[in-house]
Amino acid sequence: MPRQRTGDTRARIQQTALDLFAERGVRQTSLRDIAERLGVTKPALYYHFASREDLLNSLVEPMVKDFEAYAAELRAAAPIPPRELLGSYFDLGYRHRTVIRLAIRDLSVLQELNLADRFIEWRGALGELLVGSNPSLSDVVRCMVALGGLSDCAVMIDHEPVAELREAAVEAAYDSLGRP
Amino acid sequence: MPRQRTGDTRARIQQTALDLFAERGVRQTSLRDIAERLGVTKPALYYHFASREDLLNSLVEPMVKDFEAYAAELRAAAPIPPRELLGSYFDLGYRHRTVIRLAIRDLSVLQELNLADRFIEWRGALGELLVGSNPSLSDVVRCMVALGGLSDCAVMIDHEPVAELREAAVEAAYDSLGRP
DNA sequence: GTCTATATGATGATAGAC
DNA sequence: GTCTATCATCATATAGAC
Repeated sequence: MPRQRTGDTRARIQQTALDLFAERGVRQTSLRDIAERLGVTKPALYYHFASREDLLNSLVEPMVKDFEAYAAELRAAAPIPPRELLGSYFDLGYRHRTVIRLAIRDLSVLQELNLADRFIEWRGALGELLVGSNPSLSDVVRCMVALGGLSDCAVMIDHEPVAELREAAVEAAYDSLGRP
Repeated sequence: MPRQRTGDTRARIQQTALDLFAERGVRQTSLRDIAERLGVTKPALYYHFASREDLLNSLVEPMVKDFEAYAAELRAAAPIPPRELLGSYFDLGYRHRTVIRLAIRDLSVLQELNLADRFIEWRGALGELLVGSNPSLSDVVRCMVALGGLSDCAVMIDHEPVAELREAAVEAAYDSLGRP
């Protein structure tokens, strides 16, 4: 039987790229690698994507859109109970854990796509909702431990039931905030 | 006056490499870049280092040695009060924050130098000292938040007095362990 | 939409003169 | 110890046939 109906080559390229990026890293994966595994030639990729960066961007775009929507939503809904805020941040990270893993593994990807600044901005906005503006050093540290730890758990711990993982991570993050 | 007495070219290569690696990442820095900034040619580098990887290794070696000594010391000294353990782990990370930043920025460096497995092993040994063997999911999560958060603070937060940073980080990490 | 063939440039590494 | 000159290999990207 035929592989697929026409029109899905673009999606198959994206999936193959994502697989390879996850296996060996973004920088370590060439267009040749992607084309070979998919069973096409390099120029075929260029029919579907203007450049290597265009392909990479198409993989990261959904996450960026989602993060931006999340940040806007939070700004509108404040104030939010800390546990709720931490939980929704876990969910966000968990939803995009595949792409985030790529970005963590090769942070230059973030730089090249001009995402580093936006990430810092997002984190800053979240931190402000957690410990207010004008945070002390202790506040900054607790924010870093809580939000960093939350991301780590959502992204790095695999093969565990999500609900339990989420509950445990939110609890640890909340405790790290040191509320009485 | 002459730049330096003879015999320090090797060290100057290392310093230049470290600077460039920190500025733009390991993978994004070529031997050409290093040679150019130092004002020598590429073959000159090869007189002092057998290969690019040899140069990179020479930069990472002190950290590896120190981590291994630390792990051995802990195994011998157990049991250790949690705060003390967390504090010494902060110190370790802080001592080598420059090199750790490089490794975090491009995790493939760890893989190539076969350091990833050792890092996981070190972390595992530390975790065992914190929450025992046979940890629950909650224990695993709390370990990840505490130790990950400590490293993040030691490595990523700059321009802050170390003593205060250390105290705040240890406190947040300890709280994340959820001890009553 | 996919191919063959190729342009162009960067990389790590080496040979051999001085 | 450092140089000039060069190599093989890889990368992204394009031109044009089918």
